[in-house]
Amino acid sequence: MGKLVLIPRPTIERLPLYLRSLTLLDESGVEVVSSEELGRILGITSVQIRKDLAYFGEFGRRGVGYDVADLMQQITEILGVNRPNKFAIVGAGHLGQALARYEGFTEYGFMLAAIFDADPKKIGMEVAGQQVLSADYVTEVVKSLGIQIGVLTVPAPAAQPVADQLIKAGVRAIWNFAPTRIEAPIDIEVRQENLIVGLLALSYHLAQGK
Amino acid sequence: MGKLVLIPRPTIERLPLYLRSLTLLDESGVEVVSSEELGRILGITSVQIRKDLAYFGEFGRRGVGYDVADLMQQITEILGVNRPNKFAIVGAGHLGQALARYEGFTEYGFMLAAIFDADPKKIGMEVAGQQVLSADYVTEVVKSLGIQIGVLTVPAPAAQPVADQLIKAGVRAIWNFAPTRIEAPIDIEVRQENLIVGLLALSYHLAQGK
DNA sequence: TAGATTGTTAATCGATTAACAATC
DNA sequence: TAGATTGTTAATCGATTAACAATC
Repeated sequence: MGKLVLIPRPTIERLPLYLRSLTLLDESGVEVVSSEELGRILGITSVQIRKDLAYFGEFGRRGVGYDVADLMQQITEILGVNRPNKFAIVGAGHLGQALARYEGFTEYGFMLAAIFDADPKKIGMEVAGQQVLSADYVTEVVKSLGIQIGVLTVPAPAAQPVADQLIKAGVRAIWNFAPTRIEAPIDIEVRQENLIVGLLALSYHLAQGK
Repeated sequence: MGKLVLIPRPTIERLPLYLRSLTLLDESGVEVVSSEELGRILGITSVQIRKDLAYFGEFGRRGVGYDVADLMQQITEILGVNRPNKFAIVGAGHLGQALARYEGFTEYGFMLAAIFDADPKKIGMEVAGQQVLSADYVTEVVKSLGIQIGVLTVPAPAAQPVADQLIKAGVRAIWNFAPTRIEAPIDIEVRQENLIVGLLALSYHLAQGK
C-alpha cells in the first residue's frame, strides 16, 4: 500500500495554496467549490487542481464539486499541519527575527520552540516570546525538545556546521536561507531559499527589457 | 537578432548561483574553472551548466574551461546587475525591515531607494538609512525616483491595491511576499514568494515519514 | 433524463540528461 | 598528436494540458 506513484514537487507546493483559498472560502461561509472556481481564484487551471488532488484520493463529487470543509481537512492531513510542529531558528539576525515573528506560521500550527545565535550580544534577547540561546546549545536543546524542523538564517560559512549539529540532534527537515548549498543525508529534507535568486531573476527581466 | 529561443525559467534561476560561486572562486584567486568543477561545488551536473550558459553565448574554451573573471562579467550583464538597481519596499513590518537591512542585495548593486508603510506609528522610523514614508506617497516617490522594482511585504488584502499603485508609478517588476496572488499586465514581471509554501512543503515530507 | 463536474488516460510540452562532434 | 573539455543535437524524463468516460 501507499505511495506507488511519486508525487510531483510542484503538486506539493500547490497544496498550501489550495489550503489557503479553502480557508478563506470556508470563513466566508462557502460550503462547496468546483475546481473551476478554485482555479479562477488562484490563477491555476481546473485540470491542474483535479490532477493534483487525484494523487491523494477522490475528494470531490462529480457534478457537484468539493466540500470545502472536507477538502481543507484532507489537505491539512496530507501536509501534516493537523498537529503542532516545533521548529528552531538558528541565527537571530534581522531575517531570523522576522521569521520568528511571522504570524503566518503560527496559523498553521508551527511553534517556534527555540532561537539561537552565536553572537553574545544577541544571547538573552527576547524574540517572539523566546530568549535567544547560545548556539553552543543547539544539539542539546533541539534534542531535548524534540524539534523536527530547523531554520537556518546564519551567514554562509556557518550553514554547514550548524546543519550538521541540527541533523545530529534529530531534526528531519532544514529550511536554509543561507546563500550556500548544504549537504545532508537523503532522509533529511533540505529546502534552499535563496533570496538573492529572487531579486536577480527580477533584475534579469528588467535587463532584457521585457 | 535576439532571443529566438525562450530561456527556461530554471536556467535563469541558476545563473545567480553560478555568479555567486564564480565570485567566491575569483576571490580565492582561481582564474579558470571547468563546468565539471563548478558543478561539483553547486551540486548541479556539468551538462546542465554548459546547456544553461550556451543559451547566452559561447563563453568557454574547449579543452580548457571558463575564464572565471570573464564568465562573472558575462553573467553580471545578463542578469542586469552591472548597474545600480533601485528598489522600494512597501510594508515596514518585521519582514520588510529584514529585507531592507539584508546586505546580500547591496552586494549586487541593489539600492533601497524608499520604504513605505501605512501605519502612522511606523512612519518616520529609520530603517537601513531610510525614513519610513507614508504609503500615501508611493506613486509620487516611486515615480520621481525612477524606482523599477517594488517589494511587497504588506498584509494580503493590501497587496493588490499597492501593486496597482506601484505599476501606475512605473515599476516594472514586483516581488510579492504577501500570501496572495496579484494581477498585473503581462509586461510587469511578478514573482510570488510565499513563505508558508516553504514551511508546509517541509512539513509534508515529515508527515509522509520520509 | 440533462447538465455539471469529477477523475483518468492519452497527447503535448518543456526541461534534463546522454551522446558525441568540435576544438583548444 | 593525445587528452580535456566545450557546445550541440538527439533521447529521455517529468509535468502540464487535452480529451473524455464516469457519475452525481
